[in-house]
Amino acid sequence: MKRTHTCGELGSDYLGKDVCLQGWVRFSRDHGGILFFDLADAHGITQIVYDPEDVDVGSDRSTLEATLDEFSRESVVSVCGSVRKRVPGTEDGRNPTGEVEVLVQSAEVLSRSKAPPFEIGEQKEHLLPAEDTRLRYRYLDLRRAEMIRTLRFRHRLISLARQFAESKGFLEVETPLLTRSTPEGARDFLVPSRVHPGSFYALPQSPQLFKQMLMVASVDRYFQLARCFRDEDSRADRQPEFTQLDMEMSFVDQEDILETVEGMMSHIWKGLFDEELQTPFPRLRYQEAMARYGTDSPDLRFGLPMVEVTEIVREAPYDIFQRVLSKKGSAICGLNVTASMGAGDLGRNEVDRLITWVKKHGMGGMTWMRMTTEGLESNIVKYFTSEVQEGLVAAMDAAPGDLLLFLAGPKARVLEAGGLLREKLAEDLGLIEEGMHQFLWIVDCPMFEKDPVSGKLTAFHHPFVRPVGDLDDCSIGESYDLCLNGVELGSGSLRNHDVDLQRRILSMLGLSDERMEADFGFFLEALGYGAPPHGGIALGVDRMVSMMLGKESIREVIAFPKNKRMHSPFDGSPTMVDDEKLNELQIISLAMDDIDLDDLE
RNA sequence: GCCCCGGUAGUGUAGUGGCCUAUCAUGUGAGCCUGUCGAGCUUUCGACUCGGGUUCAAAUCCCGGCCGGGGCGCCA
Repeated sequence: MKRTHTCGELGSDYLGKDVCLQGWVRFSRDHGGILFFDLADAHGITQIVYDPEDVDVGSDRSTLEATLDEFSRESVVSVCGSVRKRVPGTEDGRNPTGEVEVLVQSAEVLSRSKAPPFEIGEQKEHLLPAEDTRLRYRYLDLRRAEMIRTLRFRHRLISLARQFAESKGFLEVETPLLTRSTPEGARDFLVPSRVHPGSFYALPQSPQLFKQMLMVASVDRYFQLARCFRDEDSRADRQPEFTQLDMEMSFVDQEDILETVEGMMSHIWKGLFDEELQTPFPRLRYQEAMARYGTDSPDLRFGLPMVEVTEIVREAPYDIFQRVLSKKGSAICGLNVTASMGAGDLGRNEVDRLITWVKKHGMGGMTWMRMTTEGLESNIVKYFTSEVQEGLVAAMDAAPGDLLLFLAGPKARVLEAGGLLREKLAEDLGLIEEGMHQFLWIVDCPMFEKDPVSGKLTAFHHPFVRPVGDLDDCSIGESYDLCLNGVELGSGSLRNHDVDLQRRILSMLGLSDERMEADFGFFLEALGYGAPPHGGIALGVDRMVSMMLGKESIREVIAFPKNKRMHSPFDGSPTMVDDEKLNELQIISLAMDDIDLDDLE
C-alpha cells in the first residue's frame, strides 16, 4: 500500500476516510488491550489506535496483533485504517492532528530500528544529548521537529532570496570550486592535481574574482548561493565550509547596492516573519561606530552610546584622570545608564561588580557618578568644578536618576572595554527586546590596516575595494558591512574597474610587479578589456538563518556541520588515505609514521 | 600556538577523600494494565575518558594525554 497522507495533515475534515500512513513509530502506549502509537514523519504526528473491541479485521486479528507487536521505537511502518474522532475529552490540543486518530485495520513493518542512542521526542534544550552525539547520529537528530523546522526555514530563506533575485533580473551563475590559490586572505584548502603533479587547486574562499569577471563579461547582475572554504579555526559562528549569498552588479553606485540588499532582506522578512522591515536601514560611518560603540558591528537594539569626555575633564585635578591623561593617546569615555534603563537598580554593590568586571577587560578601574535633582553626586565630584560638571551633564545628556560610568586609559582599550561594558549592561538590565531585529549598515570603512609590529599595510576588506576619492590622501574605501543585532552578516564594496588603480593598490599592499603578475595577472588582464564600474556584497547565509532563529551556533542550521576541530563526527572525515591514492598524486605525507625525513633528501 | 570550562550506565544527571557494592530520571529486556499522548505500575540490565602520581584509602586531589565546547590569535 502506498501512503495516502502525511502524518501532519489529517483533521476533522477526514472523518470516516480510509487512509494509509507511513512513518516512524515515535512513542507507543500499550494499555493491555487498546494500543496507541504516535506515528511521525517530517510533517507531523498522528495517533494510531488499535482497539480490539472496535476493529473489524475478522480472522486477521492475530496477524495484526503480531505485527503491531513489532512496532518498536523508530521503526518505519505502514498502517491503513479509517480516520475517526477521538473519544470526547481525549483530544490533544497541542497537536494539529489531535482531534482525530486512525483506527488501524492493517499494518506492516517496512524497516526495523535498533533502540535509538537517544530519545527523539521534543525534549527541552537542556535534555538534549551532547552535541557530538547529535552530530554522530545526525540523521536521528534531524528527525526532531525542531531540526526539520530549521531545515525548512533555511530552505524558504534561500528560495525567497532566489525569488527576489530573479524578479530583479539577477542571473544565477555557478563559479568553480577548483580554483587558483592566491596570496592574502585565509588559509586555502588545497586539492592536489593528478594530471599536474605538484600543482594544487584551491577551494574558493569566496567567488570574488570570478564574479568580478562575470561583470567584465557583461553579466550585469549576478548572484549565487556560493559554498566557501576557509582553513581557519572554527568558532560558534564559523565553519570551514559555509554558504554565502553572493551578489554583484554593474553600472551601479553604493546606494543601488544597499537598496537592493534592503529590498531582498525585506522580501525575506515578509516571507518568513510576515513582518515589514523599516528601510532604509540606519547607516553609521566606521569611525563613528568605533567611537560610540567600540566595535565595527554594534548592536543597535539598545542605545547606551559612549561619549568621549576627555577634553571636558582634562584640567580637573582628579588624580586618576590626570595620571591617565599624562600619557599620549589616552581618552576618557562615559556611558550614561539612564534612569529608564534601570540605573536605580545598580546599587553600590552592582557598580562594584561592574568595576571588577571591567578590570578583567583591561581597565584599571571605573569612575562613576549619579545625577540627582541637586546635580552630580559621588565621592569624587569634589574634584570637578561646577563648570566641568555642567559640561559632563550636557555632553552625556544626564537627567536625574541617571548613572554615569567613566573609563580612562589608552583610547583603543577604552573603546573596546566600553563596547563590551555596553553589551554587558544591556544584558544585565534586560535592554534587548525579545524577538527584535535591528539591521545596520557600517559604511566608509578604512582601505588599509597597518600591522602595528611590522608596519605593513594590509587590506581592511580585500584588495579590490574602490577607494573614495584619490587613493593617495584617501584612507577610506567605498565599502559597507551589513550588521544584524551586533553581528556582521556580510560585507561588500564597489570594486576597482580601473586596472591602473587596481595595480597601485596591490603595490601599496607590498606586491612586487612580478608577484602581481604571477598571482593576479589573469585578473588584471581581464580588467584591461573593458571592465564596467561594479560592486556587490556577500552575505553569510548560515549566520543569517541562525540569528533569525535565535540559535547559539551556526552548526544548528547546517545539516551536517563539522565540529570545533573541523572533524565530521558523522562520516569521520578527514581521514588518512591509502598510499596508492597518494602515489597517484605523487604526494608524500609527513604525518605518516613510517616516513623518515632523512630519506627524503 | 595560547587561555578557560567540561568528560560518571545508551541518554541526561547526583556524587568534591572513607558513608560508592555509585544517586535519580529516561532508555533496554520481561511482565501487568482497555482512552492514553514524552501514559502508568512491577521487575531486569547497564557507567566513573585514558595513563601516571599523592594517600592507609581516589569518581573525588595533582600532572600529562585523548575527546568535546567557549574564546584569543587567525578568519583579505
